[in-house]
Amino acid sequence: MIHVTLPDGNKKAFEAVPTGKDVALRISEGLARNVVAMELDGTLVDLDTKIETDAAVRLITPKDPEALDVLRHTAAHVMAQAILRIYKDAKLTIGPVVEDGFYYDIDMAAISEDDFKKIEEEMRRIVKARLPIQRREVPKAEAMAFYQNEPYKREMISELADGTISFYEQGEFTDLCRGPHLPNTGFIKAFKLMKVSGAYWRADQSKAQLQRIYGTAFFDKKDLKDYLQFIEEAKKRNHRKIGAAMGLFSFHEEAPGMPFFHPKGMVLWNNLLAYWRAEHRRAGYVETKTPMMLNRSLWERSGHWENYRENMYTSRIDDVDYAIKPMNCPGGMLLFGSRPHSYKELPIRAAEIGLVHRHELSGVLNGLFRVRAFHQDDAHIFMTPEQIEPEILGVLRLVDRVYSTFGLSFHLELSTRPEKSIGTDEQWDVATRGLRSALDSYGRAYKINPGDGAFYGPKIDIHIKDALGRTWQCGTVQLDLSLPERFDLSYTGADNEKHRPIMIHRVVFGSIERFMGILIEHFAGKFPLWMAPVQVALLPINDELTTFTRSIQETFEDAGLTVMVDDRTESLNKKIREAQLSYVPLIVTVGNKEKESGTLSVRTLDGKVRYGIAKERFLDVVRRDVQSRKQALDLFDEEGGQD
RNA sequence: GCCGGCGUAGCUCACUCGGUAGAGCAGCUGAUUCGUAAUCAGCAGGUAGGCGGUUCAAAUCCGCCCGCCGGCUCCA
Repeated sequence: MIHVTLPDGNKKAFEAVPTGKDVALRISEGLARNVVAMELDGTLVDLDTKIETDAAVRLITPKDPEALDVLRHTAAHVMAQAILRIYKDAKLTIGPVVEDGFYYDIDMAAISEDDFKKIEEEMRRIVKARLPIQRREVPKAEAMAFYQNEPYKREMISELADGTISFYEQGEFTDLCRGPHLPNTGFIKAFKLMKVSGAYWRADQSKAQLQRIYGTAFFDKKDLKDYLQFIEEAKKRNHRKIGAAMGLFSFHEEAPGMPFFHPKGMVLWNNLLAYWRAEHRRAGYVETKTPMMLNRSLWERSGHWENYRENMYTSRIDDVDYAIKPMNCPGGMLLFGSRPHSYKELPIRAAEIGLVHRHELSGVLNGLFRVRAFHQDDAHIFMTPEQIEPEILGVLRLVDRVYSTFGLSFHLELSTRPEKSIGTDEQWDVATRGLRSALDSYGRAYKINPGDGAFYGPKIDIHIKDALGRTWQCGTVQLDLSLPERFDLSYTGADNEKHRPIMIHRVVFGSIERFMGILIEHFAGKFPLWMAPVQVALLPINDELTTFTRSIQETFEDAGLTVMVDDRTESLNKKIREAQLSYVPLIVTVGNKEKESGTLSVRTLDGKVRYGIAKERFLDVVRRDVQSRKQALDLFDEEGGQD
């Protein structure tokens, strides 16, 4: 008798050894048709796995999050099977599931996306045949014998322990695989090959170049459609396109990876930084600035000359080596060390908007997301060990306030001591405990990445989520056990002895360039009023109204607004269209009616128009919206008359 | 850096087999003076990313270089 316990606590008894399918059948036929895998005592396994002893079983249906991974793993096999049918001498390597789908690395002649159609057709045939999928466990010797002409698979098997080797079969296709898989290929209702790229066997450039073919798969055609739509939406929001269209920034061959900010981009930039400065002032920061170029002895002291040199722009001047800073910290250390400090001054929170240069590999550059020259909204906080917790907490609260202002949600990850690291156990213990208790008193859930810290200290990474649900790592809080040591920093304690300060590096935006790119995509160019590069477009209806419109412009600018007047001799419709396409949040048309009545007609980006707003009231509402940094305009919520 | 794709006017794109480039928008000029998403006409604009090669002839074919895009972290 086998007893199976279901997640709801229900028990089912079986006389003969059951499989997951049998368990499902006992519950309902509908479930049995749908179920794709099961969790057996906490381990995800195939549905037809025999349940030999009493066990806890959870049946996995397409609704469960794990199901998608199983599906995609099988889809990777289906793709490999199709490719082997078409390209006879292709050699399979590995084919894992990834975040949005799966890929398979295959040793074969280079293919392009044009070849996807025929591969997909073959895949469709395999899916339609509903080939049953069978697991088989074999001894190592047998596995090796099976793969006589498959060097990659042989290499993988040689690294596996005997007795753990399993194969999966569907039709004529067999693959070394841990599983689990779907019961048959027919469950794959929707799939698509996405892209192909080169990848090296074992990510090693000296080894064979493989074709990495990416695909995605879903249980439902609608899910695939939604996913493809999401990709389209993300493409539309591409910050490079929007940035060029709005005249925010550009890139030039003469300085690859180094953005040029145009006047409107600078307005946006300055708006962001004005806000940043206000928040930092409020949080007790002071602002500093250190030089962009420092000589070799500094970088030798910090360790960068030895460890980071290939990423630094260097130059020899008057027989001395200099490097453009790739990080702000060493300069910050000199600044702190420039005079003696008392414990009474601590904590010192020294912020610096630092322009750093890093020579990143040409192939990794990516718009504003990955550049070679960028500004960090850096700060170094020097403190006593007791101050770790409250200071970290302060940073977390600051981060929270800033991100919330942009409507970005976020989650936190704590990374602890890696194997290769400096410092004593005690130092790491104090540091890690400080971060942890700050996180605990902050009260939000966080994830722990054991061993993922920097070699010089533990850290908290902040991952934000944008309007499309994509996540980005921007902010980070890192404890540094190394630099205060290397720069021999100290403060005098109450005991009149010298003490080594604890130091944290932290950024909120991370890279201002990158953060701006994220905001452009997050808002799809439609920035909240307080940030917008142009807040108000004034559109005179005809040339006679230009002077009057200019006077309104003056009033608005005196009120602190960024205003653009479109006094070209063009049709009103055209001016509206263009203002709308460049995402100006408030479009104000100026005609004789307005001139006579002293009111305004305002159009917002959603196409709503409101007539007859008194100028003073308009300014009041707008000023309030700017000041409160609201996401959406308040103008239409006001009483006092639509039209 | 490596692999793949791409590079034609400021932008978006076209140019069947190799026969030395064309449109819309933007710009300029003129007319139009307009009430909530493109008024009309004319003009001007390109050493086809750069260099080299093949050819009677190259945007087109080949090579090198530069830049851009996607990927190179996910490991049966």
